[in-house]
Amino acid sequence: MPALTDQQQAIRDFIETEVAAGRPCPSQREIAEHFGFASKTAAACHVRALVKKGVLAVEPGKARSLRFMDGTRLLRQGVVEIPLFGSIPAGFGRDREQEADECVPVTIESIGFKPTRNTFALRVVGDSMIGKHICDGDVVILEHGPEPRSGQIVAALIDRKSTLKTFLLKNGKPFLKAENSKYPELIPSEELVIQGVFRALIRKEE
Amino acid sequence: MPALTDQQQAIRDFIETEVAAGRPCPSQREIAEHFGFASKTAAACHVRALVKKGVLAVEPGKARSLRFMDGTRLLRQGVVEIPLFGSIPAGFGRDREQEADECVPVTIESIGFKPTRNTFALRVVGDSMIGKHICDGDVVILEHGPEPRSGQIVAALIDRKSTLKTFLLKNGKPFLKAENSKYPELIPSEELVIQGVFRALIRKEE
DNA sequence: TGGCATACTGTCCAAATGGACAGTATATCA
DNA sequence: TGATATACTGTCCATTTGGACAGTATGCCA
Repeated sequence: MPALTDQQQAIRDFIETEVAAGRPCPSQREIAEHFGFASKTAAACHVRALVKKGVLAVEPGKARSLRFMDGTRLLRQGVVEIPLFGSIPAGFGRDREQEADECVPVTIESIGFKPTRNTFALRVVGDSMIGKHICDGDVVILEHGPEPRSGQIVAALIDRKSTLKTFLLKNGKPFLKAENSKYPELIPSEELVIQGVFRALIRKEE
Repeated sequence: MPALTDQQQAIRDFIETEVAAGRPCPSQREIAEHFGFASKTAAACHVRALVKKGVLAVEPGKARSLRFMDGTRLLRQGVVEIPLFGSIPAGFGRDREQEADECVPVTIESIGFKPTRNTFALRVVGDSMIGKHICDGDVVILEHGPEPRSGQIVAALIDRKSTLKTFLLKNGKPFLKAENSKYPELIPSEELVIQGVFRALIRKEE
């Protein structure tokens, strides 16, 4: 990657500062105005050079669509906070916002999907899900709402405690296969509240 | 602050997701298109309602200038890019930068420690580490360099393939306990190259 | 000497964009 | 019953914006 000239660096820094300050990405004319250019083409030319050098990316025709390609800067984007529960409360519903004691910030790319309002995280307590290779202390990320497919892992509410189970369709009827020996192998899913479908897992050592 | 309607919440979430994913703030027409509105005024109307309710701020006349008043959502920090290898190359050393085909962006908080230059990620292939509840397709994050403590999981190079093993101190001598039945239970660690110490794991469903 | 990148000014234009207005329809609330 | 908020369709328009083109000038390198 070729080195940037002083002017290109200055323009790069200006864009970064604006974005970091929470303001919208500057337009070509705003850049020109900030640097005192009489022509916005000067700004456009520098931006083009930055794109050519792999510093910026742009979506052609879209206003204010500059993005940084630079590793760390680019990755500042794409972080989403997912509410984390120690255990899913019994009255799980719309008002769970208040019950989230903390949040897990994750990058969209690392978990492989875009979290929605229905996405939540659960801290695993105990080894009851060890059959699914999910250990004590793991953080699982689940999505509330979608109908699980057969074979998927779901979080279900049993005895006011949420446990991970495998969702199965047997003869067209939905069952939950327990991963914990304390419970029967197959449970008709109608008796249980399915909290969410397993999407991702994060394990920290120590 | 008045409560948001479902539709307003959906539009708020859409804007948040787009911005969080690093894409430019959607225009009114892009919002309308995403929700299938025939008229962009519908989107504009909802945005106006969100501004009125204090959720969003807008700079009049500026394209893609929506901002969240919320604050917490805009906190993007602590993202680090970790080089990801399909398999650790034999000549693992300083020059591994070039060999990283891709990177995993993670937040420091989600993996529980601050990655250094010696931190790397490894995509698990096969079930050879299932004994450690690490599955095919998982991404493990390791740190190169530090002397492992007894009982910690390490990545070791065997037959030009890296495998996870448990590091043990037996009578003061270091051994690696295999988690793969194809290898002897205990291997003197001097014979092997320890690539790194297990730090964290990320699993994606599907 | 020519070619090339940088660093601008100045102009024109089509597309993108936000804003305003005119309607329609359905709720809720007083 | 009327006022208000929601939830749209549809249209017109001024402004914003990016893109392309024509020039000028400087410095660097081969």
